[in-house]
Amino acid sequence: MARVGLTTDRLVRAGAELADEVGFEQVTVSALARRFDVKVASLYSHVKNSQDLKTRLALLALEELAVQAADAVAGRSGKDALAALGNVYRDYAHEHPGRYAAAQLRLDPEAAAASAGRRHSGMTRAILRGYDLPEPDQTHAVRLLGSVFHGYISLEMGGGFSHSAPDTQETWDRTLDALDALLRNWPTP
Amino acid sequence: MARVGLTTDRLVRAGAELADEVGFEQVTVSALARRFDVKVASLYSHVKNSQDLKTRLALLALEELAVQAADAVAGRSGKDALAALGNVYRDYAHEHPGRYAAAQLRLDPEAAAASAGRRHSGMTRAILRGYDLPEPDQTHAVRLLGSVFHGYISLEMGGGFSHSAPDTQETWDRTLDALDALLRNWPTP
DNA sequence: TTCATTTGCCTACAAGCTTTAGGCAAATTA
DNA sequence: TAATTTGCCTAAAGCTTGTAGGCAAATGAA
Repeated sequence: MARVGLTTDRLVRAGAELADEVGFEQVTVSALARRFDVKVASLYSHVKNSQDLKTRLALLALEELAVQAADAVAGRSGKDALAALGNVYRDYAHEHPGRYAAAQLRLDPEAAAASAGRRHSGMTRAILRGYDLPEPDQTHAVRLLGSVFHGYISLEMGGGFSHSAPDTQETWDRTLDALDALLRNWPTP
Repeated sequence: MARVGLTTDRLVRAGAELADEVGFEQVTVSALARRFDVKVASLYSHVKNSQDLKTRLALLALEELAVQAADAVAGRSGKDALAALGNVYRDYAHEHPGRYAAAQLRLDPEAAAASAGRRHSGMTRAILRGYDLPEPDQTHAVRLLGSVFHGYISLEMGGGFSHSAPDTQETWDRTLDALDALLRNWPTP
């Protein structure tokens, strides 16, 4: 019996490619086995179950995103940094739709703690240093930025904008302008 | 053989309840059949297939949301209207998480055209009348509001905010303040 | 080299979900 | 009351998840 050389890591990476090709929802243990031309049961030595596989995909995507985000933000500040961070998320979603979808998977507390999630909010918070918000507002602003980035990308990818002019790049640029203006002019009650 | 009185409509309404109880992802033709104490195949006379069932759930949720949104926005303007609309979406998501998730389902063009989707963007646009934006910007603002509402609710429900103070109601209120301020002070390049 | 152990992939099987085909009986209509 | 329609059924095939147990290839020791 020829051995293919399966490892958890190879499975996860192949799963990520599969997700980008056919969608995160379509990533199944079966489909992954087919891709390696191997029987399904063989995968269960490397991955606990289907949920485990999906969680690993989510962690991979969050990690890749965090690396790219850190790189993009480094050496920038203010609107420059804001746009760079937003573009990382948006570009990643366009280039790796399946992985991006994986990153939205709801993680159990343990996985969430081990994820790059904290680094993501940390980077958003770092950007806000350039806007000088008082502390309680900083958290609100972090959440708002997260909401806009995630919401925009989610609607854009889901086709929510696709049936009306003008094109989405224009709106994206204006969204970044608007966020910058909002942060420079942050309302305090 | 006793007849239970299945109809497409009853199935969809029961499916909506099921979605709210166990999650939209867990709504299956099988689970629905169990709920009516009926064999699975019996449902296929009323619903084309699993995808058809989910699409109908999405349309139901979009319709319910549109009705509530129209009611909330009627007679209000400015920040009042903005907050009312946002609260409709957020409250609906909290009260009917499964239906809200259904409303996010990606619809094929035909279903999308038959959905209440257009009414939703129409209501957002109506609110913007109170802020007096020039036309190209209005569309950008509609998309931005959609992004914030959807993104915020999605992150809040997904637990994205749950591991940090302060509580989410506070952030939500400040988010509405921020959007109002942004629209009153809309940046034009 | 040879033998023992570990490891990787296999077969077999159970159970759940989806979907189609065809049938009988209840409800509806004439 | 008879004819027709409609509603729910049984049967069956195909796909996915997951578990248990087995054989052979790789690894490492004598």
